[in-house]
Amino acid sequence: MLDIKRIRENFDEVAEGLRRRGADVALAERARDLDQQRRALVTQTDELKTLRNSRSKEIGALKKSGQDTTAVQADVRAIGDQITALDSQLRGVEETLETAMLSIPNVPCKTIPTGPDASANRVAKVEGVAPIYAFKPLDHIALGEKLGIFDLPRGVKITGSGFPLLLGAGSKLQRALVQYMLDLHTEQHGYTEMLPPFVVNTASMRGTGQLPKMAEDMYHCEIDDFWLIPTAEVPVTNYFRDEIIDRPLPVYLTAYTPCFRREAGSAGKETRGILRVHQFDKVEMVKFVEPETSYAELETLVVNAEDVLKGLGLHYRILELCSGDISFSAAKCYDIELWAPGQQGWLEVSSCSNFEDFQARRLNCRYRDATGKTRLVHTLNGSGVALPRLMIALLEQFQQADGSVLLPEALRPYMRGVERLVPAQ
RNA sequence: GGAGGGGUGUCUGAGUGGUUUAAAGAACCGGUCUUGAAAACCGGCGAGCCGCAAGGUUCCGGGGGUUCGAAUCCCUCCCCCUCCGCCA
Repeated sequence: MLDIKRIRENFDEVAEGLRRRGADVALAERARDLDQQRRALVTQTDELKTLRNSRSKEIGALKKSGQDTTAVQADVRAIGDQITALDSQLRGVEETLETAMLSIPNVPCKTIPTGPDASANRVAKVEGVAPIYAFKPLDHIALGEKLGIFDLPRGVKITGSGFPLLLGAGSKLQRALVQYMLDLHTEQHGYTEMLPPFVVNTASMRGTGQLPKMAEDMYHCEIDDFWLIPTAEVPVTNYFRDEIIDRPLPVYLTAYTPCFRREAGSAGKETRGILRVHQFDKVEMVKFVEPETSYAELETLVVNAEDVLKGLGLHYRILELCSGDISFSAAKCYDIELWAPGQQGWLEVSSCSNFEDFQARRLNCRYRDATGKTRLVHTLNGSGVALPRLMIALLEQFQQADGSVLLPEALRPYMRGVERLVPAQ
């Protein structure tokens, strides 16, 4: 959510930002008008409430001295009726304003490239080179079948399409990757590990911005009104919802969780294998920082995610997303993509964003600055990283002529000495 | 799931319809005193909104109601505690 004061006082700057991302400026105009109405109504009701409070006290004093109060009571009742009428009018205005505010996306950072869609993204960095093979590289589905590490048909039987089932060395590898990433972030990057609930309430989903817009894309337990998390960002960022953070900033948190996404409307598109699934594992990083430092923190967040891939010796690239391609809540975002030789394409495994105070405002998450004044924090998050596509790139990049997959050294301790995955006979 | 007891500011905790403008204590911050500290004493000390300001207003778990007036009474939901039941 944007600051209404920013819309009120710097409307042109906000409008310019919204245009850059291709968003509708009309909503911001509407918000500006509703805000004006709201303030007029607040002033009016506050004055009436002052009057009611003082007249009500008179009644108390009169009663104490045994005098008649019917006339004053009638007066106060009339004031009360006015207040009720104005209050309900005010509530209507506030609700409409709130709805408008929740639908206005963040203003993009001034420095990011301007463009309508992914075609305007800027390649910020390429690390390593694509491996060259003396044979035709297989894709992860063929490799997985040979190695016997997936059993997707049985996943379909047990649940449905998009619910992958890993088996034997596959599930062990997944577990090893999770351990490797969590250890890296906690031991080298200063994050505190958290194992949060995988199911959250509606207030949490609203806090990080999944609701109201993404309801169709999530799994909902109707009886309890609980939601399955689509990313660890939700429970981890909501850790400090409605709080004034009582510890020194920055705070770095990391968590492994499964993620559940209905992916409504995406059936048939990129759904082969484990490229796009309804349930997958991910390690996420979340930062709560002082506003002045958030852009520097974004750079180190990206480095933290990169280190995961660098440590595994993978070929990847980093994109700086343009104004038309960043997500609703983000002011600036980097994507990290891994090279997948089997399908000759790049796979997005991480998205690192600075939300500035956009999330903090709807989360009501604040801190005390050096002078003791409460201010909204800046929040950031980044995947560190998503498992299925990491698994795909790992299998495809490290495949050998004999059909085996050589595991990077960093993983071997977590694989209890296993150095390569070999085809089942 | 059933029965009972609770939810008040950073914490403890008073308050059962009108000087509550939410007592008091603790913690914390500043000051006096002191060589320094402690103690003692003095002062300060929640958040949001409106307002240039003075100031006003809202918030006692959430929502709704009764009343001239609600922390206080009623309804409802959530959470915590104790006991019972069920259960990995």
